[in-house]
Amino acid sequence: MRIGHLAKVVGVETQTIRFYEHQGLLPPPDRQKNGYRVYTEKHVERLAFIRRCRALDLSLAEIHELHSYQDEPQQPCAAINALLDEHISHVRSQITALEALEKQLVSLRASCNDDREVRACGVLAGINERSIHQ
Amino acid sequence: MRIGHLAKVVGVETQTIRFYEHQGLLPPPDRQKNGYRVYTEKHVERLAFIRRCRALDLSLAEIHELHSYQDEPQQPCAAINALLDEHISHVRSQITALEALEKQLVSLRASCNDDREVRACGVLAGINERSIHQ
DNA sequence: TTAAAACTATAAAGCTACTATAAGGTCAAT
DNA sequence: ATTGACCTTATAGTAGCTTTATAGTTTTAA
Repeated sequence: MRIGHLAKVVGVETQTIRFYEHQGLLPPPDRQKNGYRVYTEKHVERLAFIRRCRALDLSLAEIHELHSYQDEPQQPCAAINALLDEHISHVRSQITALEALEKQLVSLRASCNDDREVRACGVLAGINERSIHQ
Repeated sequence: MRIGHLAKVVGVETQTIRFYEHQGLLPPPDRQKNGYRVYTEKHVERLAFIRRCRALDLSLAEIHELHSYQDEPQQPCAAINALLDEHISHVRSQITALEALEKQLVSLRASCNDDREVRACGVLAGINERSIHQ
């Protein structure tokens, strides 16, 4: 299976596949005489795993870490759970921050309608007056 | 006022100030004979405005746009409100996406405890089995 | 058969918003 | 005279790709 095929099967761009290889996330495949990469089913699975992790917003470093755990299947899996716990709390704090931000923005928006001149715009005034430090 | 002073007053690193100048966000100040930048009160205000916008997570491009509106104070401010509306909906969709993600992560985490071997880890199994496409 | 289309390769730059590093010039004080 | 604090520019690094440039290979259609 060549790179274009793999790309289609998993739903990724070919450059992304080369990028993952370069980053050490995807093992370098064998090559044809002409230099073309040849992939196996294992590559399909590995790439799909990477994409599912990315869909969970795990970083490439975290995926690296998960790979390293997978290489020692008889170890306890506490570290995997810990990684996920940490990621969940990361996502939660992002949500909290964005919700606070949304509040600020909505209140800023409420301070103006569209029927003013720029110099009287409540939004601009709001940005300039409010001390937005938390 | 030299760059270090400006940096301290607004609470920014000097490199960030030069970066904003390079990006065209902060007007190039006059220079002393030795080449040192000399800033005025207007620069303080402008930089502070930029930082307040950044605290609202507005992009540099959006801040650019706001600056361009400020340069025409007699125009209607509808465009400013529109910019903010769009930014708010952007933030909201980020929140929505993150909340969905959090749900996925929590349910994934619930599928394992710490007392297993890696090969039996519910989290890894979950990543591999669930089709995480939305 | 040949020429275009489709595929592959590498390397390097671009994206966002900075941050950090390197290598050096300027200035006041000791 | 030299230490230290300040300033200068240029360049590279961060994350996770995407885009562009340039070129070689294979397949397909005329």
